[in-house]
Amino acid sequence: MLSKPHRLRKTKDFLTVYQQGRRHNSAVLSLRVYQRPYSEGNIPPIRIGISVSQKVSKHAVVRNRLKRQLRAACSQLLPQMKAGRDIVLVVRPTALKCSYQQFLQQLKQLFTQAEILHGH
RNA sequence: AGAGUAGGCGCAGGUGGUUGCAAAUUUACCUUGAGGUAAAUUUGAGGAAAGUCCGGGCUCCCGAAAGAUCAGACUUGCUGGGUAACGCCCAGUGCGGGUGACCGUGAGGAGAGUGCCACAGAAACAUACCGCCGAUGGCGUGCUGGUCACGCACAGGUAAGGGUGCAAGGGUGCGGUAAGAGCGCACCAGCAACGUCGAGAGGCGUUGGCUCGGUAAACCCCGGUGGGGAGCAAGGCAGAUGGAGCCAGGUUGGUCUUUUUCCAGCUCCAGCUUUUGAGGCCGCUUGAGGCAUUUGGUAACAAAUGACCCAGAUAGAUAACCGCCCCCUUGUGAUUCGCCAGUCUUGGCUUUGCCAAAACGACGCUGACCACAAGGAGAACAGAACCCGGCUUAUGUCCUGCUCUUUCA
RNA sequence: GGACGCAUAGCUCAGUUGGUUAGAGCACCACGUUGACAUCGUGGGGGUCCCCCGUUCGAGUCGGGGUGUGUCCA
Repeated sequence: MLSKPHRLRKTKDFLTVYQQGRRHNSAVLSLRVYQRPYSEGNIPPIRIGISVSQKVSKHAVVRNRLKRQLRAACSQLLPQMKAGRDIVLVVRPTALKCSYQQFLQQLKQLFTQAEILHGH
């Protein structure tokens, strides 16, 4: 579970990311990144939101499990990530068959594409 | 062994490691304060949390004074009990199903009224199509001239038989009759009255007149309940925003030389996305609470006593990943038990043999058990969202009682 | 979270108090018309009335349960 400052919580924030963020897609996930404006020397922390619609699965148990696995994968990658971004992960129905290792791999690939990780 | 049936105040993986989340409490530090940070401890989904099908608590609105009766509306429907209440639960009755354990039951009234019962059929609350009869009356013929015989099927009688249909108006049998008919009788079904048993639904018995179609998950009648509606996205508080009103008092502060004006002020209303925000705080978890013991009750359940506090999230916590145990399948090995050709001892008898008991037991079988290896599944259904009591639906596994069938003793 | 509605032919919809073979338009097929196509005319095929259980002689319709799908509430 991510700690509170790293969670994206408000509907307004989600809308901002959807409307103004850049998109990166893969087979199982859709990533949107929004660079928040900030003053020099006061960089806000990165915030991550995960969206799983009812189209993915009708059962809340399955949706919650997907969100928990993705959160765990994100928290593992969190120390390598640049601050000041808002990220929304949209889960696609193909994600139902993925394991934790596959999620981790997909996230690394997407974050590299979006140039969020340090050292790239 | 197989098949089935009922119940459970049965369980809902365990354990170790790494990385993490939420709440409460305590301690420390920071902060004017609200609060924040860190550490430790404790706690952290369900039997259905689900469907939202019922019943409540709680909150607001309308309305009224809610006590009684009537009308309307709503709801319910065998009996008795339980419950805060229920359409729920328990115990029983009737009916239906099953070989049985047992199961199902929307089970008041069609003998208050209205409607409907298509097609078929003559007729679906009132009837004669075919058929049967034609005793009685009518017409004709005959001669024995009658209380006659024969014929006709005109009046008429008839629900036995045929045919139609889900259904034709109690059923079967005997008598009876012109033919028939509860017309008479016996048994059965059903109805009513009486007696008796039962708290009651009803059970049993006797007698009676002989009999009445189905449908109320059609309208309805009878009985029963009791203001209506919305729902925690109810509703309340604070805050910033907009609009309207008040300048009574005061002239405090800012703008200004002064006055006027405007903004802060107070009241009301609206509504809350673009720098706290499609929501901050409360409601929000102590409750018809669960647990243990005893007592009452066939049971549902109730009472008393004791100790207990047991989720409160809000893009939504209670977890993610990796091992081991446990479970299943396959293979290998091992020897302990089991089965088996047979050997031997004892005993009995119908004595070249048979039977019974005990011991040993090759080659094997793999049945149980053990070890190792490989593979599979990580449990099934499923995630609290104001809270309780039920119902319904989904679902893995364990235990117990009972029934039927087959085989062996 | 809560409150409601809908499901009938490939598509859009009717279906009366339960009644006999469930209809309409578009689409599809065949034939006619045309040199050919379109239009037009005639005829035809196509239905798990979303699923299960019940009431009834008889259910698209009535009662109960389930599934799918959509709308509204700050």
